[in-house]
Amino acid sequence: MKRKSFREAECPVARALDAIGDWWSLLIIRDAFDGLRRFSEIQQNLGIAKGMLASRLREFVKLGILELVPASDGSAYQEYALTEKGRGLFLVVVALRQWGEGHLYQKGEARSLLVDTRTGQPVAPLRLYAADGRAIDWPETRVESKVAERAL
Amino acid sequence: MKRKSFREAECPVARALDAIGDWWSLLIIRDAFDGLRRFSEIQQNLGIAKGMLASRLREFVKLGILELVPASDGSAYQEYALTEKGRGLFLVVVALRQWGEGHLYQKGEARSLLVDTRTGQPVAPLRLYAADGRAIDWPETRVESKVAERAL
DNA sequence: AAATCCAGTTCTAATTTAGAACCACTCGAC
DNA sequence: GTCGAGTGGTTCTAAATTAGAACTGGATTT
Repeated sequence: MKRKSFREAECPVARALDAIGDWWSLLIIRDAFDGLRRFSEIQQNLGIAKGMLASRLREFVKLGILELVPASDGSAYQEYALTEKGRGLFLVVVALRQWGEGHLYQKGEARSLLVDTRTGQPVAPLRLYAADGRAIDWPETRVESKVAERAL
Repeated sequence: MKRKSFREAECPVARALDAIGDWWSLLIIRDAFDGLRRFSEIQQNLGIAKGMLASRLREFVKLGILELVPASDGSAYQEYALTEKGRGLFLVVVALRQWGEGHLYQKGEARSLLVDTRTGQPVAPLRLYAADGRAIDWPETRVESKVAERAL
């Protein structure tokens, strides 16, 4: 049956997953962050079916995560570029990456690494901070429900 | 046909998505972070089919993201609790939440909010830092391929 | 102008999902 | 202690989604 939708959910996590929570979406977006911009580049890099990729890209454009721009090599083709909204997903990809690095590899397995181009050093692990600058963790947080815009 | 697997991928993002990248997984994990621990609580909260939930929970236990523990109310039932590995996904959920907050709501729509229990204030937006403490962004980063354990 | 590349679309078959029905065990009330 | 409800699933079927191959039409290369 049709997949349940969370487009109208009150929880931002659910809405986010409604937009990009399917099997391929974040992989495609990761490729975009890695500089792949052409349909065939992404298709070959992921080994995804062309129909799947076409439908995902169409949806990303509709959602404003990617946009079609003229090809950077001057040809008549177009390329997919991350919008501001799409670039906002960078920390989601980084968080997934850091979790994967820490929990999904055996010793000695090769992995790719995110580095600071200025120094060539790996980036620091993400941390969560409270409004007053204290580093905090899950147990020090709580989700408050149904907060309206006015209250923000 | 069968979904492609990235369990052996060299990219930690791909491995992470192989483990938790399907439609329901992060929603179930979000519920776990929200304190839901019983099968029926999660099932009713998400409106997920019981078979789906059972298969996802089974896999999370197998992956070491959740574990079965005796019910905290002293009954003969069991509960699902996040392991250390599972708690490591907190920042993934927070990153998704913050992206959703920033890009998926109209003005005036109600949303839930993550707050610091100490002060009741919303948490700060996540930021990425280089090893030397500079805050950096996507354009200042690059992915290096095939780095072996020894080199870390 | 022929051959090849690019960016898809269309088609079919296999896999996955939703939802309902069912089941055994536990609990709470009487 | 037993009856009804609740818990934590499993099994079944139908519908939706996905993979992969084949095809298409315009752009590019030779």
